[in-house]
Amino acid sequence: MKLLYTTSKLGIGERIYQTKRTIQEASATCPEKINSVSGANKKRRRLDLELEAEKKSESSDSSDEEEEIKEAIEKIATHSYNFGKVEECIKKPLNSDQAFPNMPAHQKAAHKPSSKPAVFIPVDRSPEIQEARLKLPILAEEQVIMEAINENPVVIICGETGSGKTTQVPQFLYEAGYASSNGIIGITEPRRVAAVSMSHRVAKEMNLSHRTVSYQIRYEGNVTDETKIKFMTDGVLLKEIQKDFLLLKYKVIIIDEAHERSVYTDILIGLLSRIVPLRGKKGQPMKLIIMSATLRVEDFTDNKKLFPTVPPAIQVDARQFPVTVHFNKKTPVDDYSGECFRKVCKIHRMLPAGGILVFLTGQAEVHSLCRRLRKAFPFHKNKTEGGEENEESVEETKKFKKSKQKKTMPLPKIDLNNYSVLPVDEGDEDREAEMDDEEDAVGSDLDLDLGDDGLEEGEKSDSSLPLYVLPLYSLLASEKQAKVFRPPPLGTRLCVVATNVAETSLTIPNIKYVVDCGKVKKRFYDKVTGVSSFRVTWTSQASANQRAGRAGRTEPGHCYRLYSSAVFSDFEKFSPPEITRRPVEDLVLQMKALNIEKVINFPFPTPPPTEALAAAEELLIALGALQKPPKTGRLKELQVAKLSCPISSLGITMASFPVAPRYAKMLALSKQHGCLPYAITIVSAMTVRELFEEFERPAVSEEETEKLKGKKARVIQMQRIWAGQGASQKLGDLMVMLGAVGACEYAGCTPKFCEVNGLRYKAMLEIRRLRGQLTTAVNSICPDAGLFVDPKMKPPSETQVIYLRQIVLAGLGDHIARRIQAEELLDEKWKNAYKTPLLDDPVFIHPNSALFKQFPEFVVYQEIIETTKMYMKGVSAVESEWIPILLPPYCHFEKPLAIPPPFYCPETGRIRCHRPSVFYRVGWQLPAVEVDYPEGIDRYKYFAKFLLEGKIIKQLGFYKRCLLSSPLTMLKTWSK
DNA sequence: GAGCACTGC
Repeated sequence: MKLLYTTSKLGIGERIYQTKRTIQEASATCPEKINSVSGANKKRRRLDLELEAEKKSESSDSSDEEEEIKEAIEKIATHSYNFGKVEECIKKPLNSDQAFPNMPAHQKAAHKPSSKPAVFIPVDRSPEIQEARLKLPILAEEQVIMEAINENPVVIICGETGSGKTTQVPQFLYEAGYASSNGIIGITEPRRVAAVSMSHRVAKEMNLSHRTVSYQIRYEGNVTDETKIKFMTDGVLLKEIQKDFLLLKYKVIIIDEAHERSVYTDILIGLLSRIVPLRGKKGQPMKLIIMSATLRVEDFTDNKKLFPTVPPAIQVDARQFPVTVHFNKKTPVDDYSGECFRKVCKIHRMLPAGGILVFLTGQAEVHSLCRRLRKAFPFHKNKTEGGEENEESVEETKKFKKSKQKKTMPLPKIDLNNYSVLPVDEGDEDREAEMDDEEDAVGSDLDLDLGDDGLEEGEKSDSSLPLYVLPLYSLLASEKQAKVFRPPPLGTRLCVVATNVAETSLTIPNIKYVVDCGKVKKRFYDKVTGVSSFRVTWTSQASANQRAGRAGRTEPGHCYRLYSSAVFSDFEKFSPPEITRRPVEDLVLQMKALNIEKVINFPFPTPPPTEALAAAEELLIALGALQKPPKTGRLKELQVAKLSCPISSLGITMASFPVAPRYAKMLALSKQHGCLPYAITIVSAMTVRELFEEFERPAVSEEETEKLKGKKARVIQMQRIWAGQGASQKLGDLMVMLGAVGACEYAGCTPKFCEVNGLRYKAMLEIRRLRGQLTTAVNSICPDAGLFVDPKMKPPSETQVIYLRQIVLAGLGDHIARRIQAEELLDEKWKNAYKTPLLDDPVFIHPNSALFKQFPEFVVYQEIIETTKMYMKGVSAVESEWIPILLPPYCHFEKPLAIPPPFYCPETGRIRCHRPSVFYRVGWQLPAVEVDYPEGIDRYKYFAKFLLEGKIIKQLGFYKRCLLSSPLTMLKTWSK
């Protein structure tokens, strides 16, 4: 056994070894082996101590400069940093009138005496590119933008999608010499695809090679020494800050899509708000440019804690076509899916050519709507015309005809560009809606009676209009997703039924009509218990406008909102930033690794709830990633200390693994008995979502229903095989994951293998890449591990499975559950249920789990998701005697037992004893286990007794018989 | 005995 991190105080890892010993002793297997292991263990521990000594001497050498930086970082944490002269040169926000029309921005920059670049870097663009560029509104703003950047350390650029800011601003900076000498331009994107595609596009526009305009994302990149413009994902830059806090290689950082408020973007903005003045102070100034959609800049400009001096914001127009927004007069109470169906039918029948994009909330809805639409407007590859209408679509036609008889109304004219968050009033809708009777209301959206010919044509070809219907959601296989980007078959209209992926991540070409149900499915977390659930709620105004904008990418379009304008005006303006809605233990650990101890004082654009910060700190302390706060002192001081614990050496190791802290802990404990390759695989599989294909969805045809049934049966059979035999089964769902990945890699990880065995190919590729990344990370911390990703990895031995189960328990200690005992079963709802420390309600093993119906007494789980019940997923069985040894922070230990009696351990030089314990909050009685004798007078009494008995120094034993009274006297209560 | 949106290191 050896920990990956070096420390003289062996932590829980050592306990794993001891656990193993107690377990093996209990099962009386192979005592010699244990001894040999413990010998190796001691040798390694010595090595650890040496390493630690080396480390210390290294760190004492650190230069003054590093000290200064460290101090600065600490000041960030305490928020006492004095900005000094940097602020004094910040000017008031600029407006376009202040621009100097006849002087190029780079020349103006040259007039400045400060460190601003004085060079103009020529770029050789092709005539076509030059022409296309000139059409972009942002080009007219170059001078204003560059002026603002030259004059201010922080600038905000606002512009909607289509303004060209992502591709053009880096080029402005390059031409103005910001990447000329010793520094580069960095641009962060919230998505990998965006980072890659933007780098390609900018390289092409500038006629430069990928060696100069490059990208870096999690698993790959083409950055070279010559790189001048670097696109990357936000997480990549955050990791770089860990290595070089001041980001000295960058002259400019651009944060793109800041309005999306991804967690990493938020943290980057907080950090950069402090790094920029530090760089100024150091005489190596850096510029920060935040690019955001127009409506959400207040979070950055009105936040004095973030930017004490308001940074200038420059507005850039977008080249977007007008989108006419139509509200429903009445909002369907429940059946928004059906309402979508009716609306698409009408658009398809009545309106001129142009793709339709429908927004729904989830996979199942998407598939069921696809199925209905395909039935209503069948499209067969080889049939040119005709095709019989089924009953459903006849029904729809009737409804449609009925609605047609109503009077026509003029279309509201709304230009999305000038479209405020509040809708233009369409008249007295509510009164009208009330006047409609129920039946009429269904088809009362007269907005569709537009245009003359559109209407006529719709009528004529009513019976046979092929519609090319495609589903789109994130978990869909790539090749199926790719279909939406290709032109639809001749004579058909494209209709994409999508989830929120189509709102930001994927842009579908040639969409003219958007149908927006107004809903989103979101994940909710309970701040205290961490239980998550998925709920469908109304979306935000900003997101509804984003959806509408998807109709105006190539020509003027229409957006049909299936809710009234009154409902819309009740939407929240923006969805709350992600950082306020999810657990933050990973972020807190990252920040602690940057020596930001008082995370609560960090200048977040929007801070997470205090409860979430406290829960994160508590978990990290329990995992041993943070140093324990003192137990004595004044209550108030204790509370403060509890929220500002410094990182531990284990925590530093954990922070270097790019996975959740619970999983990072597992990796840090796995260097024993060849467990690392397995732990890496399990952690990778747990990190990647949805390994298995979902077969429960409604099928498109009868044929498909049969196919799905067959597949499902096959997958269940495979999962049973992957769950392993005998003792391996106790690793539960994690064993299934390990088996699935192992089998898939063994077969070469082909799409075919995945398809046949119900595995998601995309997930398997991601796991493969994550395994590679984690293997590299472990090797770099622990070079003697010599790990590699083995595609022919053998299944773990039964002993290894036991270690893996213990490792998993150590990482998921707060996710433990115990089966309800027969005598506790007071209520029927607790039948087959489990109890957890934080929840009052029963939880259950998910029916898809490998341990369903096995009911181990103690389990750990990956997560609890509440649906009809609270279900534990990713379940693994644990043994009760491991709990006190692996999770002491959660156990209250009782007095040492008299039998078996305490004893002296010559290997550690400590007094050992057996102590029973109870699990915190729930008071589960846990078996007595061997631990160090607790601190106090009794420990010294025992030491004295063993000393006199000659247990500690053998030679003293010789004098035992000469003693006036027995060494046992030392234990008497009256003994002093 | 089920039913999970989206994304980054």
